[in-house]
Amino acid sequence: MLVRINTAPRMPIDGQLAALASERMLSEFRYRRGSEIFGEREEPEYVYQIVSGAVRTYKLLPDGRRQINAFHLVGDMFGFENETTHRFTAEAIVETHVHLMRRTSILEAVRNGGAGAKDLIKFVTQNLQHAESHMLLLGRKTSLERVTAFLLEMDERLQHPDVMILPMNRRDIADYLGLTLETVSRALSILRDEGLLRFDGNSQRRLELVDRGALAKIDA
Amino acid sequence: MLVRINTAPRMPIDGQLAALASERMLSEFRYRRGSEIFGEREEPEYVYQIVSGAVRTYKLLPDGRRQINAFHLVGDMFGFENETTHRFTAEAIVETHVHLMRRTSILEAVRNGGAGAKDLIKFVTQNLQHAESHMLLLGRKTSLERVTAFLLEMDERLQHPDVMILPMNRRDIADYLGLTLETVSRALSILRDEGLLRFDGNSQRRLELVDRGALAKIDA
DNA sequence: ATGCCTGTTTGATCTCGATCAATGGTCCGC
DNA sequence: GCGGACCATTGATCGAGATCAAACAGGCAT
Repeated sequence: MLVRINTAPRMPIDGQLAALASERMLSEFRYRRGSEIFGEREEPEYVYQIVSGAVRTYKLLPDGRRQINAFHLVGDMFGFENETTHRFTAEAIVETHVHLMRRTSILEAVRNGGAGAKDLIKFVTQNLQHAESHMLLLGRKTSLERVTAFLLEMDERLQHPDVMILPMNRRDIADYLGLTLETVSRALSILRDEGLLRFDGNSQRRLELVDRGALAKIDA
Repeated sequence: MLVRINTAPRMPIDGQLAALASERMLSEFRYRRGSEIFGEREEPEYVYQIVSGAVRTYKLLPDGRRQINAFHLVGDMFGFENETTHRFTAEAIVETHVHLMRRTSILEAVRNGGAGAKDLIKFVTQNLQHAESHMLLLGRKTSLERVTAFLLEMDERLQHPDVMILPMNRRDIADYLGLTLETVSRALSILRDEGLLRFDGNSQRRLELVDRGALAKIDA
């Protein structure tokens, strides 16, 4: 029997910004695990599309508290700015290959009208939509609901693989969900003990959602 | 001596979507205190600009927990959707007058290129920017930091009036900040006791920021 | 294999904000 | 004026999640 896992196909990218991406591609670039792609307050030069790997974008408070806005997976675009500075930092979670586009060429495409503007509005709107539901999660959900919502979000974005391989560690998940890593770990253990998910073999990053229906009921 | 309070000038609106707003205006509409302007999952027909009053937009969980995404004040636009359903509910906090534009005429303006698309991208990006900093607040700030951030946000949006009149009650503030109304009240009392703000006269909704510098230091 | 580093789980305890509860104020219309 | 529906503050207690702490992997270089 074939077991589908979320090993990313390296090439065929079904872009969110297809009309923009196809033509204006510049080159491919590689980032090491943990390395910074761009920093908060830096001047934006490129827009990025992930060919392989995974990226976290986050904001920091002066004392080091971190909030991860979003995880970006294969095919996702990120880094677009309308203003002259980046609003957050982007880091490669694992070794990551990206395609670059010049920001100015995107802006030019908008100026010229056509599909570019519409695509870009759609892209920004999707980000906004994600942010809005994440505010509901951060403001009003319990820790178990948050972790469940995270699992279901990843499951969907990875197209419901039999075995889900998470690129990020527990601290990343915690900083995405507004929790501590211990609380994330405890929530996962509860879901495991209740038979809703299984840790797969040796690695705690590989997991299998056994009962998606029950998980969906927990996520209010 | 003249005391500036944030009584809104009724007419001159310095719109975020000026290029779109000017031409396509349909008519003015009035909403009673507490009444719904549109509901989550409804089909979007109009985009709104506030002439006077204030609006809250929020999402609900099935059990009634509420997260307010944003407060909209005089001059603000809200209600634009790229999709075929609204992503949240909008309610008038106090008696509110709005200008309506047909959503379709906005979309048409985008299709025709020109300033419309650029304005719309800017509008959605500003919303996204606000959502991103609000995620940091909801995920990682303490209750005192949240309330302080709220006061400074309102202060700035009302252009630093001597006396700030808040249209929303403590529960609204709490649901915006991911807290309970009691915690909001306690935080305000702390700031009052430390001399950073004053409640003005009879109403607890009228307040004066005495030491904006100290407040800015609290908001990490 | 050995040793080190990073990551994860689990347990014990603490604390901030939630919950439960009571009181008083404000703004209404009558 | 008075009654009643909010609305806000404050106090007492509770509890979910944070913090502190320990043990135990797994991965990787040597």
